[in-house]
Amino acid sequence: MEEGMSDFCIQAKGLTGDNGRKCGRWNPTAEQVKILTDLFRSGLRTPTTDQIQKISSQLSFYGKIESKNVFYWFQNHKARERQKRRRVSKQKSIIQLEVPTKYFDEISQAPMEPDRVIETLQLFPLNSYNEADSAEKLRMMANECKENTTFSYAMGKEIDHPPLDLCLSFF
Amino acid sequence: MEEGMSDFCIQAKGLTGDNGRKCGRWNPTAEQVKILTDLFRSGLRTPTTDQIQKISSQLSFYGKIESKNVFYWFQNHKARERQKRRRVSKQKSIIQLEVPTKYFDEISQAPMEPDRVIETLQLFPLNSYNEADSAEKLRMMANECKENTTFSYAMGKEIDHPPLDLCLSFF
DNA sequence: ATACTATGAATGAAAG
DNA sequence: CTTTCATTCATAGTAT
Repeated sequence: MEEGMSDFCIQAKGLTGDNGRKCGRWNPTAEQVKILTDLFRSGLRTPTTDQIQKISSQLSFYGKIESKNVFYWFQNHKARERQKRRRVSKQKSIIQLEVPTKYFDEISQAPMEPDRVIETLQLFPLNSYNEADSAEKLRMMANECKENTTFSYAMGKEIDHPPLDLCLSFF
Repeated sequence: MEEGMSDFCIQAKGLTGDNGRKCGRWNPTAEQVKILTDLFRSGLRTPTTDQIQKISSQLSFYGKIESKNVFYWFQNHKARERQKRRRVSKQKSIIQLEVPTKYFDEISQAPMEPDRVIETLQLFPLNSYNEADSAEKLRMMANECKENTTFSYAMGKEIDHPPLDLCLSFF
């Protein structure tokens, strides 16, 4: 029964750009979020423990992060996308009969791509990607490489660091 | 280095002229707030998705509103009440050391009804309410009416519109 | 203008 | 997985 009010840790979140980010919980950096989002958009929904480990490891380059953060991130992101969709779906309003084009759901300012939940999507390194220009070929490769699937990710050029490669091994 | 970037309200606004102007966030009308507050005081704390849908739908009569607004409203209202209560109780605990129990109430100046968090409270029309004068009976009725629980609400006379009835159907 | 306040919105963490 | 809690960010409204 401890509601540990936690610490004070005044966060001077000013517009000055000087962010002495909060201490208590994980504060993802823009890069971390971008990568995670990218992986998500690529179809990753429920990463395995190994994947989480790898991702976390890679993202630690951009700032402090733990495995559980990655775990929670995907869990939350997935849940909220569903929740959002669910909430938007049944818009059987009774009263809005007279307002034909009034409701564009602001809830989703994002295109909200279809439900292509590819649990185990694979992105191969570019060099080997050339060989696979068809989905079928890709699938074949995926089969071959079952024990070492790679999520390849290239960061924007603005940041001065080597491109990121997430090598996620499945067993 | 755009840290404070708020990734919402990126609504398409400029293109169609600036008549949009209101793109930001939902600002509830007085009627909407009153109804929501009433539902809250009635014991509603965490409406289900269906309830949210219905409430939102009904409230849209008084102005633009979405499901998520209702969701957030209850979320925030509950959280802030709890937060307030927590602060008060903490004060109490400090003073408790030397002040007899009978004086506690003076310390909490807020009305703040007890923790009767009736997750699924039902308000029946007065006529049928007479029959149910016990909590048990009420519960039985609730069971019977499982597919059509009614939150009955009558607006103040100031506004020129019919009384509002929130019919929340459970399935 | 500037500071403050109330509150809508978002999300990390965790409970169920 | 779904739902809830807590804490924080952002901003409209308002007071100073």
